[in-house]
Amino acid sequence: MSSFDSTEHSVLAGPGVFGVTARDGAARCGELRTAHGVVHTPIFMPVGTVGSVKALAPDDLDALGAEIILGNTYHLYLRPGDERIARLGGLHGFSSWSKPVLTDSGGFQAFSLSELRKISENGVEFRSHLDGSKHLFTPEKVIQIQRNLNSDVMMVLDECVPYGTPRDYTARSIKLTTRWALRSRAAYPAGMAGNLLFAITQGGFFEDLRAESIQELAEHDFDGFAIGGLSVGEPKELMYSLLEASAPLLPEEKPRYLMGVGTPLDIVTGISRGVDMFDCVLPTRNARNGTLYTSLGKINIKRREFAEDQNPLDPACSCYTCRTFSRAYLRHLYTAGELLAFRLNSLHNLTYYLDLVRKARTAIREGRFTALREEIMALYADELKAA
RNA sequence: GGUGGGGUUCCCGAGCGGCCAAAGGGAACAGACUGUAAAUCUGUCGUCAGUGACUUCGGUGGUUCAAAUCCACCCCCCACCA
Repeated sequence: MSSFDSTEHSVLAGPGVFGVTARDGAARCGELRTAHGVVHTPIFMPVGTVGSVKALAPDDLDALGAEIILGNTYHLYLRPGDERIARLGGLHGFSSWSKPVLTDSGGFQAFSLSELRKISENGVEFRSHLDGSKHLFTPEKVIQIQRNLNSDVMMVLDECVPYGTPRDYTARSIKLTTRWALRSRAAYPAGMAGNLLFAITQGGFFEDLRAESIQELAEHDFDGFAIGGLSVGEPKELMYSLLEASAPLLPEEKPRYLMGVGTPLDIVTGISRGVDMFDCVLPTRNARNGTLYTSLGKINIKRREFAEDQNPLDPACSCYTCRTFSRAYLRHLYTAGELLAFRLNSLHNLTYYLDLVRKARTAIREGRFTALREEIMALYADELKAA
């Protein structure tokens, strides 16, 4: 059950926070060292926006081999408040999760809650979706919040522009995002112990702007670099072509994080371009909405065809859900609105995602990543066509 | 036995002469979901057939150009009274 081979624990590749330990084409394995432990890349990070991976407890996350999870600056700042969390032991102590945590900056919320916010040079002014109260996020403020949370990997405040944003706006936006990133770095200088700080590259849907954004940020001393603003409604082909053009431009010796992505196919594609870290709500949200990932593809457990299906959800999966319950029972739990459905489904989907990246690491070390990628591409061929 | 209120499409339930194949829920069926305002959202949901046609609103007759809606009788149900 537990998940990673011992070989992954053994090697620390040189000094610094990140080291590449194996390569297969552009794909690579690495180790990211944080205050709360080592993360083996490529890795998928379950999303726990408000300090909890929905429906799961830390024990569950341990059981499925999660190495690092996400929290969200915007949400935790609003409730219960970052200062309160600081008083209660930081996000780790507060939530009883002892492994690494990465916190998103709230830049994405400024995008997804766009009707509630106003962007200026100084930062993002927004209204709380909870009570309508007014708040200001500056790059410095967002660093301070994440330090209060005691995040292992902090993200800079960025502007994430929607699909369809015109070139001139996007061009100005990447400059702003760069200025904000530098203010963030200044507010928390490199070399300080404890928290790592990642910059976020943007550039909308213009290849040259993405290159420009990367170039501007890469010359500064961040602990890692993210590709932001992808998978926000654009065609998959466009996302893949931008990814292909952008990823190679990121510094080789630093971890690369593709934010908010994605499907199993997206992840394997990202890995093949040299991306190290991924996060996405899909496995957990889909679990709560009845869509489950299996070795045979996606299935919707709500479907009538499973009503008397006594097989395990995925015969090739060794998670608690698959070891213990039939599809018929899982369908019943879902249909009846039982809370257990959320937990069992989430447990399974995250197991699938973490198995996927673990298989990718093994394949990379063994020089057969391409075969794995082709296997996944065949499994999700319909997604490519649909795009 | 008396008085009053009801029987509507799978269920609940609106409609009370034409704009009604009939509001709205639910169930059912299918789909979506990508740095989580998501245990959410969307579609279908009488039968055929591409505009349209046909069969429905307890039953049977009737009034009317036109009835789920009005009238008569009948069959069930509920409440209260004896």
